[in-house]
Amino acid sequence: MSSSSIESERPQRADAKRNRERILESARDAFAVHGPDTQMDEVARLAGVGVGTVYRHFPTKESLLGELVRQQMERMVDNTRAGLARDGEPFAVFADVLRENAGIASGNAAIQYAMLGAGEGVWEYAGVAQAELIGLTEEMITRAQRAATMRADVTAMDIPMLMCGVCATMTHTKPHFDWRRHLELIIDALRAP
Amino acid sequence: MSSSSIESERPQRADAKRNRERILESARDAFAVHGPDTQMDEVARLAGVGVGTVYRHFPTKESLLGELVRQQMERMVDNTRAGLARDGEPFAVFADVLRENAGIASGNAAIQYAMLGAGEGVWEYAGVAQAELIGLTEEMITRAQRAATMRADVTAMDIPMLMCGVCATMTHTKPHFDWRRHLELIIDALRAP
DNA sequence: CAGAATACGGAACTATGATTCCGTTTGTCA
DNA sequence: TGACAAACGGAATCATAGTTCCGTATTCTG
Repeated sequence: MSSSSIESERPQRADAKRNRERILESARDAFAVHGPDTQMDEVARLAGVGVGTVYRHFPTKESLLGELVRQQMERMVDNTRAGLARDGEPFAVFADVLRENAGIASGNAAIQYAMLGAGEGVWEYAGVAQAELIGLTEEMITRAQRAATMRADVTAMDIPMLMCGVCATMTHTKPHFDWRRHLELIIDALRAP
Repeated sequence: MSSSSIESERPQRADAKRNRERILESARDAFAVHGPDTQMDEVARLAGVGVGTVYRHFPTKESLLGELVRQQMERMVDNTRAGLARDGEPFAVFADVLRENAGIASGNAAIQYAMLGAGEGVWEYAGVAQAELIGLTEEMITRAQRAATMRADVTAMDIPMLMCGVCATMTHTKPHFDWRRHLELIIDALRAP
């Protein structure tokens, strides 16, 4: 209860830090190949460490996936913030940010599966970033609607809903399913008539 | 190799037929509640039969799910065919059929998960109906484009792609995610400007 | 460089859930 | 009704994959 509130003590051993990174990278790769049923042993093997080591860094499989999702959400938050800072026609800015964020998601199978609702628990690890992203999205929408270049009835929650759909397309292997096309159709749907 | 080519012999015992139906119903219900990790034991319990009986009717879990999907696909095929037979403004017909088919899917969690790509294997059981549905969809699209009420660049494969997204929304429990709204946005996206 | 503290490796343990097996029961037909 | 085939029930089996444990190795500090 007392002691320094937030972690301090010793900084963390050099090998531990290195391994943590490797594990995250390997998990990302493994997940891209094997999807949601990637095995912890496989992650460990790819990272060149034992399973025990994986578990010291991430107490459960879900927490490992959660960290992957959190990192990605953070990248999207940063990207969206950067978009808001640019100036340009508000709807065009919005559409570009959406394209960029989708591009980020397309490179990380973990977040795709998370968005499809696989294991709601995973989201708890990304809670803050998630709320932030919705707030920023709302700001983009407001600006575009004020400029009358976006449909007036669009709400902030429409965006994650539609993006879940785009993520569904990303996880498909069918050659005729193209998430970029899916995204463009959706963007058109949001534009003011 | 010889003998009567297609099954014949004895018609199938009455209790067997009844149980098969019960199992399918129970599987539908169980799946709606527990999603993809519904257990075979649970299905058996709901149907009031032993697991062994479930396995006599459906050799694997996947085949049971496959049958559920196949039935549902067939309902959609019938519905689509009926839509094509109606007369009315082609785009309106198309939109209505989409709404009806989505309604069918919304009542069956199995097909939702199947559309999200969970276990590509499941589709093999629904192969014929699937191809048929795409063919009928193509016909609706052609008519609407000829009437110039649908975007000219829409292709038949766009529809299942977009509907997968709508199904993703269906599987979500979030109160702000509403698949009907998702669907309407998509329909608007396909309409000619 | 020694000793303590921190991490590591991976075999072993467990839980879960699909599938099998076989003795028993039920439906059908003569 | 009796006999036989078709079905059934559900305990037991098997496989898989997450998680734990503890002896060993590595890093850090003085």
